[in-house]
Amino acid sequence: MSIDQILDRIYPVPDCSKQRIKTYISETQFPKGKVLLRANKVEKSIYFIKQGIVRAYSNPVDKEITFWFGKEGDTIISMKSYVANQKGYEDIEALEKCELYELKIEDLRRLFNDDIHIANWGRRFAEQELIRTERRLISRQFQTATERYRELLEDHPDLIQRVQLRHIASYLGITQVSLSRIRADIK
Amino acid sequence: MSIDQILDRIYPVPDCSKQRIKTYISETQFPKGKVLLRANKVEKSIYFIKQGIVRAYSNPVDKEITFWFGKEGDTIISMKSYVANQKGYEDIEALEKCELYELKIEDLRRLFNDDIHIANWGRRFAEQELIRTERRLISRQFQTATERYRELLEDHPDLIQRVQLRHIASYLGITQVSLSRIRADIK
DNA sequence: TTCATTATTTATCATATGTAAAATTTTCTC
DNA sequence: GAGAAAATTTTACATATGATAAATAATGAA
Repeated sequence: MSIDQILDRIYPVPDCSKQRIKTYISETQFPKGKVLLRANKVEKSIYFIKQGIVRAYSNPVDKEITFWFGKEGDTIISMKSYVANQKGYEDIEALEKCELYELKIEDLRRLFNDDIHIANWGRRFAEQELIRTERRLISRQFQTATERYRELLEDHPDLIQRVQLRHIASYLGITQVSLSRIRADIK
Repeated sequence: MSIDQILDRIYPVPDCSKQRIKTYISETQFPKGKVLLRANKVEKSIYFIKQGIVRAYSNPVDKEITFWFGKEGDTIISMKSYVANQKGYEDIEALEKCELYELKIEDLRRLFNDDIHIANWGRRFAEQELIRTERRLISRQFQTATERYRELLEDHPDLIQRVQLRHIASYLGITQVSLSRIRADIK
């Protein structure tokens, strides 16, 4: 996925503002297994995924829980770092070899204060992430694990192929044993 | 809580931009029990809470689930309406008599395109809501109901006094019976 | 291909949480 | 303040999910 596509998908910006953003973007690669973002660290960059898949997880008292997957077009970000300059909750790990676009938060912040189109792009970015996070929260509160597994199958059929089931189980908030039972029932 | 306090708490805006926002804000009141926002409706306004407490709930197949409480200083908003002009998930009901500041989404959108300070205020607003929503999601994924009840007691001790336990139980994702058991254990 | 490692499923059992209904307490109204 | 209504707690029982361990399947390296 090209950087133009990714930026425009969030919110179309006039060409000249887009060029200004792109000035600060560089490409980078990470091998499978590499941890891109660290919990308890103030991260300096955000990344847009050109190619690959990642997962965010947190490690409270040795029970690692996956709570987000990102793939092509998604943004890898420590919200706490980005929004509040504070340490984040999550490690983010590459589950495949990843090609990413990197943008330094510091540079982006300068652009926000300078260019109203970019400020509104940043507003839309936060708003869209908000809607997505809200949907995840609501799905978690209202649906059973079985329903959420079914939905995941529908919305992201590739995920089941690309990601280990133990991560899916963790993401759904159940044990791997339960996920196996669900999968056995569905067949 | 004054409207100046509320706006500044989200993000301090220069006085002249703040005055522009305030031009579009009006005060309004709702009695206890009144439903302020409706699910499956595109809402036209957002509200800042001057005084009172509200809850957001959704009603999937006759099981009403509460998933948010708002009190003084919080913003009552249908995110789907605000962000995407789409029908929202939630009813929002006044649990006490409420005094609110009303702002039409349409007016706010115009200000976003006009004034970079207001655009950045809107960005900060979405970012802060995002951080809060993320925290709720993570608390739901990582903590037991007992832990979350304890946290609620610490963070919002007044809530337990002001809100019925059946709503608290629903919010925690457990039955009222379970919440009773938790409360019995804690004492 | 073969062996070793890792991932997934199955089986068994213990436990926490839900449902339903009754008992108790609190709140509201006259 | 008494009585009615609503809210909360308690009890008894059923069930779904988790933990643990063993069995099977899939993946990867030599």
